[in-house]
Order: sequence, then C-alpha cells, then structure tokens
Amino acid sequence: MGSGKTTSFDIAKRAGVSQATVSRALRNSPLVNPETREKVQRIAREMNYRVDRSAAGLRSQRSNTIALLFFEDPTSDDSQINPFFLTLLGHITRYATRQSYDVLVSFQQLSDDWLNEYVVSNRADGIILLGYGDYGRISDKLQRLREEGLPFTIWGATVPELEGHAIGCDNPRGGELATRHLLGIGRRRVAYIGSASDDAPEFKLRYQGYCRALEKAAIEPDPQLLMQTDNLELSAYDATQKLLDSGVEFDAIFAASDLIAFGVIKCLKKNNIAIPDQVSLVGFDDLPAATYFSPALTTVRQDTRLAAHALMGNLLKMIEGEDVTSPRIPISMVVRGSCGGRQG
Amino acid sequence: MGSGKTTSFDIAKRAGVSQATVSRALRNSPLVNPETREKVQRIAREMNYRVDRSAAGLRSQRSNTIALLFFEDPTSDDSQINPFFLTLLGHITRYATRQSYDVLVSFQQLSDDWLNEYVVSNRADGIILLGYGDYGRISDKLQRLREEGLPFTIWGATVPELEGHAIGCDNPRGGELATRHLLGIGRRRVAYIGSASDDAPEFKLRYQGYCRALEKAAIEPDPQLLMQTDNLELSAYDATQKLLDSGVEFDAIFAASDLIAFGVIKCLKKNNIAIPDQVSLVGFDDLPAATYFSPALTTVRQDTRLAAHALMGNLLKMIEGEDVTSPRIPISMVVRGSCGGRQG
DNA sequence: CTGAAAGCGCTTACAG
DNA sequence: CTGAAAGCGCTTACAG
Repeated sequence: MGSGKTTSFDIAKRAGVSQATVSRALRNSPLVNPETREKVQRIAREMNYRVDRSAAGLRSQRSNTIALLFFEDPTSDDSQINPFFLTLLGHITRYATRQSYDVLVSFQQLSDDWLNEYVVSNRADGIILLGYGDYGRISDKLQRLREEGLPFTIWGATVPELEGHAIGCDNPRGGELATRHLLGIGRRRVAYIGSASDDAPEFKLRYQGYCRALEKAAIEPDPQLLMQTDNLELSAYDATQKLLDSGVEFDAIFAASDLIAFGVIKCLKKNNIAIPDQVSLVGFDDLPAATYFSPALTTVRQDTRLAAHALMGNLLKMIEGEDVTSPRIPISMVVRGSCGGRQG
Repeated sequence: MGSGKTTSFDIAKRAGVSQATVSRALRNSPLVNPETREKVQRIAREMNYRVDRSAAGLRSQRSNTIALLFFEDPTSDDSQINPFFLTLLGHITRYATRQSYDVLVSFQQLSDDWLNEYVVSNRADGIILLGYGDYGRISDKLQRLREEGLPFTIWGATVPELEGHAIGCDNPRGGELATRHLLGIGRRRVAYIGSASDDAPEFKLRYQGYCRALEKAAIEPDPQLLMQTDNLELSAYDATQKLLDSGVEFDAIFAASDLIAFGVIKCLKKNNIAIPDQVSLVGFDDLPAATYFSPALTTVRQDTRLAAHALMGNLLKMIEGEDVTSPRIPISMVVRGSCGGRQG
C-alpha cells in the first residue's frame, strides 16, 4: 500500500498501462480503447482514486471553477444578503455542477481588487458579479476586465458597453407593466419608491418604465411622488414615512423591488393605512416572502432560472473563447391581493 | 514582457533575488529580510502578480479552500434553499475570507459521494455539511469520514459519536422555552408540528423539550396534538389542515421551525382562525421573514453568527490537527405578537 | 490507440 | 537570511 496518496501512477501499475493512458481514460478521451478505458475506470473506482485538482489545474491552466462574487453594500450590516441574489446562487450552483464546474463564493466590496484576485491567480476561470451597486464606481474596472479579455458576467442593466457580459431583465417594461396595472385598476396618484439615479441603472430603468406608463395614460409624472431610497427594507420604511409626512396625496405605490415593498408595507401598517383599500402596491422580483404578507404582494417576477443560466452560459462561452450576446430575461406580472381592483 | 503569464521567476529577476526568496517574501516568511520582503512585495504589486493557486496547492498539498455542502431534500423543488442555512452561508463565507480560505459551495444529495469527491481530490481541505437530513442514511458515511481523519463539521444534533464534528444549539432547551412561554400565557392544549423521529435528530430534541415543559407543568403530552411533518412550508400547511380536520382541540402551536410556522400561519388564516386570539404560535430559528407576518412571529433565535464561527473554527482546527469539542450554540426567545398574553 | 518525456509554477527541505 | 534543486501529480505535445 505504501503511505502516500493514490496517484494515477498507482492506477497505471495496477492496470498495466502507462500513466498517460490512465489520464486519458479517466477523462473519457476518445483516443483510448474502450476496453482499456473501462478497466482503468473500474480500478480507479476500486482504489477510491480522485484526480488531484491542483495538479490538473496547474498543468492545464484551467481551474474548472467559477467565482461568484456578491457585492456588499458597506452600509448594510453583515447578516442579510439580498434574497433575490440568493435565489440566483442556487440556480447558478446547480447549473455549474451539471457542467462539472465548481463554484467559489465570496462577498466583496466594490472597491476590492477582485479583478486580479480570482482569474489571474488561477483560482477561477471566470467570475460572475452579483449585486445592485454603485455602477459608476466599477464601470472602469469592468472596462479593464473586458479589455484584458477576462471572462466575466454581471447581473445588471444591459448597456451596450457590456454587450454579452451584462445580463438583465427588461426593466423598463417591468416598470411599465407594474404601473399600467395600477392605472388599470383606477389609481391615478402613483408614487415611485426606489432609486432613479445613475448609480443603480436597473432601478433607473424601472423608473423610466413607470414614467412611460404614466405618460401613455396622459398623466404627468409628479416629482413629489418620487421618493428615492436604496434597496433596503429599513431605508424603504423611512422613505415611505417621509412620503407620508410630506402630505402629498397618493393612492398607489410602485416599489422598485420587493425588499423595498416590504419596508413600504411595514410603514403603511404602522400608520394604519389599509392595503389595498387606501393604497395599492406593486413590487418587483417576486421573492418567496412576497406571499407572507396580508394581503400578499402583487409583483413583477423575473425568471431567476433563466437569469442564472444566461449568466453561466455566457460565462462558459467566454471561457471557451466564443462570442456572446446579452439576452433579455423574461418578466411577468404576478397579481396578488395588494392592489385590489379586479382581483379583489 | 514576453507572452506568458507573470510568475515568481519574473518577480525574482526584477528584484534581483532568487525565486525561492520571492516565494518566502510573498508569504511573509520571518526568514526573509524585511527590506527584501518589502521590495519583493512592491514589485509583485507593480507587476500585478498573483500566486498561482493550483501550483501552490499542488506543492503544499493544501487547497486553502473549504467546501460548503448543502444537502437537498430530493422532494423539494430546486428553487428554494432553507433560509436558515443561507444565513449560515453568509457568516461562514465572511469568516473564511478573514482566515484566507476560499469557500466552495455545492448542493448534494445525501447519497452522493461527497466523502471522496472534495477532500481526496484536493479540492478542499475540509468540508462543512449543512441541511436537515435523514441522519440515519448518512451516519455510516460520517463515521467513515471520521475514521479516515478527513476534516468535516456538520450542523446538527451534538451526539457523542460526532464530538467536535457536530455543532448545534441546545435544541431541547429551545423546545422547552418555547413551550413554557405558551404555558406561561395560559395555554394548555399545545400542539407540536414538526418531525419527532430519529431521521431528524434536532427536531426530535425540540419535541423532547416540548414534552419536558408540559410534564413540568403536570400536563400529559397528548399524542393527538403531535402532527409530524418535514421541514417545508407546504408540508406544514397540510399538517395543520390535518390537525384542524381531526377536530382535536388546541389553543397553541409550537412549530419546530419558522418555515413550518409560516405554513401554519397560512393555513390558520385560510381557516379564519385568529392568531393569537384563538391560537398562539411559536416558531424556531428567527428567520428575517418572521417579522413579515401580522402578527409577527414569536420564535426561538439561534445565534447563527456563533454557529458559523464554530463550524469554521472547529474545521480549521481539525485541518491543523488540533483537538476539538462541540460547543452548544446559544438560543434565546424572541417575543413578538403571535402568542398574545403579556406582550399583547 | 499507447507510451516516454516534458513541464505547468509553485513550496520546501537542504546547504551554506 | 539566501539560493540551488527537487518534486508535488497531473496533461499534453510528440513519436510511434
């Protein structure tokens, strides 16, 4: 037995072939004779042999690993990850496993040097970036990554500069659908709670969709009905309170995300404002928790499974050196009780 | 410049030292002269150099990576991961980063061969197992891992056979606290919804705590008030309906987890049973979503940060060959509106 | 279809 | 404190 770990040489000796043949057989190379392959694989199984990933990675210059980086808002405490990205994590990981890729997970600050940290060190063949962040601050980095040809995809607004890299849903249409739904049940004073700035492109696009729906209904967007907030439940709670305190009248709210909608609901309840009787509400994301409230939250669903597959699919193509384009991830309205109207 | 990637030899040439010295300097070896170290590190920074992880891993036989394996219930669809473990994921990942470890995430079936897959292949130096599973089916595997000396920790009941490996909270005390709280506000017919079988040791322990609290109050546990269900919202919904249909009277429910409590709430609401007026409810875990319901859920909180640190801390000790013991993770009651009584 | 050989880029005894 | 050398366990031209 010896004391060392089992290597491909041990398998080779036992199988009566060369070590190179063992390597080929285990990787199902078509070069190797089927019978030889079977024999080698059987012996490898019997000896509980596993290819050493470090050795394979060093020689082939491929880690067969992708890094999944979550951007953290430094303002949020460290306990909560945005549930939307967590759903993505599940789909991405399963998809990766099916493609024989490992997934490395890490939380990063926007300012960190993840650019080199992962790909240059051969820890990962490519990276997926997740998180609503201050895009302005990372766009330089993304351009550099792009120029250096490092494979990466990112969840966000599908801007032309990041064609193929950026994957997102049709945010303007989502915003328009949500707002049109509120108008369709007779609401006229629809507030928007969420970001509408360049720092958060996807939210800005949702806001633009909101404006478009209003304009199509011949309603002028009222700046007093725009309450900017970042994507946190607590911030949304405060923003809602501010809207209430302003005394501006409104009969509906389009929350730019479900997380924001949750903060809105808590604040309206606190102020004894009835949903949907006094105020109708639509969110965005369709988090599992959207059904926990009474009434349950009407929201815009993004297809997270397709999103995950696009993020991984494009990344793997880039790793293979293929060309990619940015798909638009489908969205759909999920009507529950928080709007009232036709659905009661 | 050349076309190849930057290696430690390139740094060595530029710094006028040997490649071995570069290696030492970058790893902050005390063997190297401070000035030499500074110089080497500066040049490495300038050249954007990163140590190749595969090469380092191959040579040192250390991956500096831990694998985080989630057991999936094959019955659940692939979208939802138990939020409790997701919280653990966050804490574990951050802790690992601070210790310069990478975290590999994967979803596994209980039956998979993760035993060899990760550690033997040198993909990870140790593994953390997460998931309420059918312990009976993996206890053999865990014993084998243990005998082979492969480093692993697991979230679960702290049984003597897995001393040091298993990390869990004081489940019996949690069950007892929850039940005592319900008795304290005057409830006498307390149902238990959740598993009470050997397949799910932590839930069984919570059930035992429930029984103990009842017995201390001179109440005989009523088998009719025990509704077994696995740890899914939908299953819990069905179990609650079954309890209702049975016609057995009850004035309180101890749900073995928050996820189960969520299913209970939905079912009680559907049946127009008022919480807490007609039925008081306590959960277990204190998921973020516990505050989304009206009334908010009273529950038993587990300190997930300490849990994560214990899982990682013990694992790292095992990797270093040190001895470990299983700590008990602290719990506490979080009283919200779902019980009524003193807190209203 | 198979084998002998080279070499991926490090870390770590060993020697000084 | 530093350097020359070995070697970790593979994959992959190259030759047959």
